[in-house]
Amino acid sequence: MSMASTADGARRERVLAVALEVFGRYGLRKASMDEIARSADISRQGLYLHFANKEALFRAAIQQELDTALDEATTCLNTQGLGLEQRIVAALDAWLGRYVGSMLASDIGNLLQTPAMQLDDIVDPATVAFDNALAAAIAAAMSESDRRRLGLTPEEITEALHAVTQGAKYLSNARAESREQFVARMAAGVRVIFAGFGAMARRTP
Amino acid sequence: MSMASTADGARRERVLAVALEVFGRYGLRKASMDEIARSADISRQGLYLHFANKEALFRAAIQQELDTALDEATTCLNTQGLGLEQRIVAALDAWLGRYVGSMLASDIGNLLQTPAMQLDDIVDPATVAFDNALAAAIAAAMSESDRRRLGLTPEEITEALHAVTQGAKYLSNARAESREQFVARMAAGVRVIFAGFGAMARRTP
DNA sequence: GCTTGACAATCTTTGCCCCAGTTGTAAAGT
DNA sequence: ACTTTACAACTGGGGCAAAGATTGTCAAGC
Repeated sequence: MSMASTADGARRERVLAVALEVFGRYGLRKASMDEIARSADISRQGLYLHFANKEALFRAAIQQELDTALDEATTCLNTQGLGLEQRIVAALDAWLGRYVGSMLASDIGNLLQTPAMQLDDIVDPATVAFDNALAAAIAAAMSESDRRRLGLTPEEITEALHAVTQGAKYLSNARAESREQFVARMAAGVRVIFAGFGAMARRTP
Repeated sequence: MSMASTADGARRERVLAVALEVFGRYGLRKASMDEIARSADISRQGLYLHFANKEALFRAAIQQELDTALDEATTCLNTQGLGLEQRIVAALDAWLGRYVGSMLASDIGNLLQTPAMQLDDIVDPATVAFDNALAAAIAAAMSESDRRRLGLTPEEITEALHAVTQGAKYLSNARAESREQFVARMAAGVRVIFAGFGAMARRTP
């Protein structure tokens, strides 16, 4: 569905990946176009040939990152033969765990050490898409009797999962833990949530 | 149990409360002893009569805050006639919700806009004490059959509650929500956790 | 289609000095 | 037990100029 598979698309992807890496290390303000170009083994003018300016490059890099993260996460959610809980843990890790413990501090938001530029138009749709995919996966595994017995909607469960994951990420970041520790913490929280859900937690797609 | 009820103890308490308020508004670095003294209606030298220096004053203020927060939270946990879930929501609010949406950014940690001073010796014991109280309240409401059915220890549930609360706080802070919205978000998460726990959620002390 | 070299305009960084504000201490007063 | 007044030492911010880096654009070349 994406043009990522074409030859020049692949080149663009590589450049954007490198750019994101550099932005992640130095922040938007202190990352220079020169550094990015050298890291991507192209000339600085080569960059300007593909991206109008620094801001456009930055936005494109974020965009690509969100796209691939969303791809990975939804793939996790739809993996055949895996129980709901396992799929959700994997998806939450793919979606929010990618940068825990890495040099990229935490949020994309933290990438902007600057006053803040408008990124909502890129971030919000991706966030909504993920939330929907998560809620859909839960809804698919939830029988009518589950719904009545628990008195919960898929959306409420989604929100709770979000909170647990965000909390695990926050705690892991605060204590400078590794991504593994984050996943363990997050998975433990998810397990508690699903503990009372019975067979629903193990339902496969 | 505390010397808070003596006359001079009350005076000290008032000063520390004011000091915390000022520290909260300006941060440790930019809050001046003069401002604190004036806000507390005493002379600057009066302050030095009770506290060796700024750092000592700051630590004492934090200490008092943690003490009263812990007091309130444990009181919530032991309220007679209230179900476990309600008691926990109240306790988590008392313990972590106090500053959400107020001028005090979020954590005590954020109070230090400075390189960071060692506060672990004050904060850690309070944290441990709260965790223990929370786990004890859960354990008391958990029958042996609950434990077997869910396959969870009180400690695991405690950790999950922690993550949910932390996540709710993080999200509420990020979106500049009010304390009410934080409590609602947190309570929703707690409700999801307890949804599958059955009668245990409503057990009273 | 991308590279190198060059350039003006702009934004950052650095160093310096000066001044206002703050800390911690002291003495004398009530 | 606390206040007022006073003071030396230090810190941090504001202003400002010089030096350096960065951005965005252009032209020539392969």
